[in-house]
Amino acid sequence: MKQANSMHVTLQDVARQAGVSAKTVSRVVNNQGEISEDTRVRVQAVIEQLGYRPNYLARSLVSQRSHSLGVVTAGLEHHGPSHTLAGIEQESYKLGYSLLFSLLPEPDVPNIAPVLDNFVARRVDGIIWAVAEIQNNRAWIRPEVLVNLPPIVFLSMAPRAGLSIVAVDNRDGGMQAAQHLIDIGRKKVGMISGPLGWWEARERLAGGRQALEAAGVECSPSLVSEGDWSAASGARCMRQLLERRPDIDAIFAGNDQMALGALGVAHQLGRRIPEDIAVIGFDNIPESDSFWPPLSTIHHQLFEAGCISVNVLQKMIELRLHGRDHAPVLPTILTTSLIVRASTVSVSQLERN
Amino acid sequence: MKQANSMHVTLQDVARQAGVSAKTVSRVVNNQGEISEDTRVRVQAVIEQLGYRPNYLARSLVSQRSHSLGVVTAGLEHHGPSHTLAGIEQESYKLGYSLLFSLLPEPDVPNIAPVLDNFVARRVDGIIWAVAEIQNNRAWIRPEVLVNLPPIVFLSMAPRAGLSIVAVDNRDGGMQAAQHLIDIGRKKVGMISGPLGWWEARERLAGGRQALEAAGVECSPSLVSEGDWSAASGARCMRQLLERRPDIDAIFAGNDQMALGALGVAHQLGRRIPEDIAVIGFDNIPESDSFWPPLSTIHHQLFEAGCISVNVLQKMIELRLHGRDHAPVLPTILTTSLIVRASTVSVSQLERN
DNA sequence: TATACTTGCGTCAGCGCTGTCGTTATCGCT
DNA sequence: AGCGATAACGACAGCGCTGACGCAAGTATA
Repeated sequence: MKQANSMHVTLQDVARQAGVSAKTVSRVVNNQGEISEDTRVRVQAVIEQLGYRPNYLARSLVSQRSHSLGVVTAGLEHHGPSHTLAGIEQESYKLGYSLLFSLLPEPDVPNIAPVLDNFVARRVDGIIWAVAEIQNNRAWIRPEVLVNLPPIVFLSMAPRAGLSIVAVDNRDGGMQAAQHLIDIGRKKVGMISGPLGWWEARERLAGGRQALEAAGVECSPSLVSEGDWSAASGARCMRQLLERRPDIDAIFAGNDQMALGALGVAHQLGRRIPEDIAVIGFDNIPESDSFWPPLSTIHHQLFEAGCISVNVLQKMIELRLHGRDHAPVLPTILTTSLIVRASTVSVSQLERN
Repeated sequence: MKQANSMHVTLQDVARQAGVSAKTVSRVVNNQGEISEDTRVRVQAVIEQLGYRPNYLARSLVSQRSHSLGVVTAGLEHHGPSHTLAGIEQESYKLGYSLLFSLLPEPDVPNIAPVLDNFVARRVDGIIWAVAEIQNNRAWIRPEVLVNLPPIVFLSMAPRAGLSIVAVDNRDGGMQAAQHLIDIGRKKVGMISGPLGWWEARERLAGGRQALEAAGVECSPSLVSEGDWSAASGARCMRQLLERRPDIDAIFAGNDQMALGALGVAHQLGRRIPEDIAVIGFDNIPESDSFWPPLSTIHHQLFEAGCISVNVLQKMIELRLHGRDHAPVLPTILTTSLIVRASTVSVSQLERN
């Protein structure tokens, strides 16, 4: 007989049926206040009988907290964003937050105002900005904009004063990769970088350069080619590099997909991996272990970055609630680790066989 | 001077400042009713000056529509789910819906009640169930449960009466793959299937079997091995198959990752692709074009499946609003297409070279 | 027995917004 | 001048819930 107008059972419905006030039902639902075991049981029974589900929207309206977080990301088809998102989701769930999800069609959408407006309109408690920093797609980040927004955590961007940032140490990862190639005795290291509009691509490349220069190994522009993260671009770059510099004996690719493309070209041109050319990638995607040959790479903790960002955000939300807002925010930088597989083997080890 | 208690500018604030009633501001915001150009401009100015943003929660509370959809998925790290999600997001945005996102840690979570409860509590207008059908993880789908939920669309599951379903024709895709291997003259086709708990894996395998049997090509259990979708499992299965049946001249892998693993083992064992063994995968992940050799595969429209599911859901929501609820729901089945690359070449073509 | 305190609940207002139904002021028309 | 029609707004209630407060009955203390 109900159902008709509101479609949902309300607190009032339960209260009427149980012969108590709405407030008492509210207390039972929220486990608060002093309630006799008697009424608690009775109300609980009615709740189940009627199939009552609280309306979080109404609750949020009065409590001024939605217990939801806005997440903005782009390029879910890539390894990084999807793993980070998984980490964000898991941690949010643990902390009792729901996720409002917004996916940008590309990372450098010019006008992000609608996305932010939507989050504000839905009164999210905080925002996680998990879009890679490319070109000047972070130009909108200005104090006068941020002040009208809930707390925000930024993922994978260059540290900046006053912002909460969680990022992977791409530069150090790049150094590790190049250093490994040096360690196994390679002298002519070609580098296939990601698109240089991306901060992460620049960092990885810079790290590689730094290691090469420190070791006194050649590091000229003719040894660098810019891809777009895709395997196809990796193949293109590889061909270009080998044409320019046939003496190349190692490749550092900005990600595993491009490394895959490079491997394919090497096979096609009859270059043996790792005897003629050693190859190392970046990201440690699951498939890289099954490339031919299995790919050495740099592992970084994207899932963990997602988890951490949620925790940082949670703390910021608490702080704002308690008034203390301008607490110092330290960027969190996650370290990378080297994974050595068959695609890189030291020269001396090769000679031994 | 405001800000202190409510943190947000409200309709009332704007109304006071503009010297009109709250209702008038509401009319301006929603572009409804008769308003003189004069007041409209004046109110608009105050809105901008104060930085007013409507509170969708309050609006939803009275309008009984949240303009949000709940999406449940699992295994975002895989190609399928992430692409489908991208399609869902794009189409939802177009139709003015926001996405509430829930990620299951694994596809066969025993208790999905919390997820559904959360969606109901947040009053989503509809739900998209984008979790693969595996084992009996759809046992919860019973009429008495569904009746208490908003409209739901199910992705990639076996058609079932009374449910709205959007799925890819995995069986036909499997047939296309096997038929292609037959067409290029292969006689001993090994099959590396996905985990057989998955409906999609069973369908692909069944399609392959069907094509082989129809062509009178051998199709015995010794030619089938069960993987877990991962490249590593593909390698394991490949080794096992070649050990059991050294006469294999073709492989149909349940997805591209497992095909990648198979390729690696073939290289390792010195079998030439495609001369000795032709390999075809399933999914058409971007990298498959850069495998060595480039992988033939079955393409299916996952992104489109996401888009379609949102549109179907939208229609269901409209129907329920207008009372007519029990309209017939037809399953949407998307067709697949064959992509031929270097990993499968006809015997005759090989002989010509 | 009077006082203070606790337990167990109800009353009421209000979160921010919109739908319904007024109420004026103005206009055109006879 | 008198009438109805329209335009342009405001008053009010209520969506479902919770926080602040109140109040009666029971319990402990002096």
